[in-house]
Amino acid sequence: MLSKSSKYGIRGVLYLALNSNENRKFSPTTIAKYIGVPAPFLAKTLQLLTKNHLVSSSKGRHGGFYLSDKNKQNSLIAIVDCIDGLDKFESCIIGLPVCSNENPCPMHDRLAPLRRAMVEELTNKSIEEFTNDLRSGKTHIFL
Amino acid sequence: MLSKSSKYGIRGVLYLALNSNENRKFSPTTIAKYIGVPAPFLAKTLQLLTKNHLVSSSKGRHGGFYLSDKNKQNSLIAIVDCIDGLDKFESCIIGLPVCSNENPCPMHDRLAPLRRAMVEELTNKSIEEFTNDLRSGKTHIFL
DNA sequence: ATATAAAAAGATAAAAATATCTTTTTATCT
DNA sequence: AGATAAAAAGATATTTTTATCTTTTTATAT
Repeated sequence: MLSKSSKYGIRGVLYLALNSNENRKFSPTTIAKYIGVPAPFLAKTLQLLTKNHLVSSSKGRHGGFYLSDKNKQNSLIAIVDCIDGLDKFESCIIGLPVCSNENPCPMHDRLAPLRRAMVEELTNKSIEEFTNDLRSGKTHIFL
Repeated sequence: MLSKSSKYGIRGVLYLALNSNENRKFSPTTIAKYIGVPAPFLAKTLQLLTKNHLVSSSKGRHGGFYLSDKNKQNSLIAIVDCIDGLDKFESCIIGLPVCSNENPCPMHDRLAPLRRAMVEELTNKSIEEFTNDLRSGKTHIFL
């Protein structure tokens, strides 16, 4: 449904949302150890997110990845869009080049609204907001 | 969202649902031409579906692929399950090994119901039933 | 200034998905 | 029986995704 790259990316970003700030930065190795994903692959993904201003980083000694307050206001859909693109949520489920409300494929009318709803769920909540339930233990990213 | 294999498979099956029966069979080449997908790849997929009794075929002269009346009573979810498996709809959206109602990831509560609904939409309607809208022109698989 | 520790960039490798081609098997027509 | 036309099976090729490793750049502490 999502690529591994997106999955790792979201988990990494949520880890940083929970633990990092301008003066608490983390190496990909550390993050990877905590969230249980391959470190060099996560590093690549974090670099991509950094290049697109969804994650912050500083080089050199005491450098590392972190989320700025501004980064934390983004939604998770921005992460998915940056890594996978949104095509998988927006293009025809059976791959027809033409599929719209006017010219629907057989599943369009029933599935398009559900897919739109999924995108909305990832759009309407900031990364920051997702951390509330994580801090209270209602949800988790570690198990 | 679905693999190309599943997309082609569904399109091929719907084509057969519309046009084939025990004495009207089609070669992968013919089907592929109509639905606009690579013929040898479609052939592989149809062979897999045939092996799992979701599509029928006969070898030799005047052979080809077709859907029996029984095949037409299956749901599209059976096609997807056979080709891709249902994991992508059932496992954690961010790939956590543990993610359930009791131990949810941050998106679980909002996304799991939507994914379940998608599976239901593909479950509650037979392939046969999908052909009604296709015949009346309300939906299409050709554009 | 120099050493150091970190991200960034680049190169390479392995695995999976997609795509094509060739050979074998099989049913049926003549 | 032999020729034919089709699926089935197998082999190969290409592309994309996933994963790792190496080199370069850069900020900072000493």
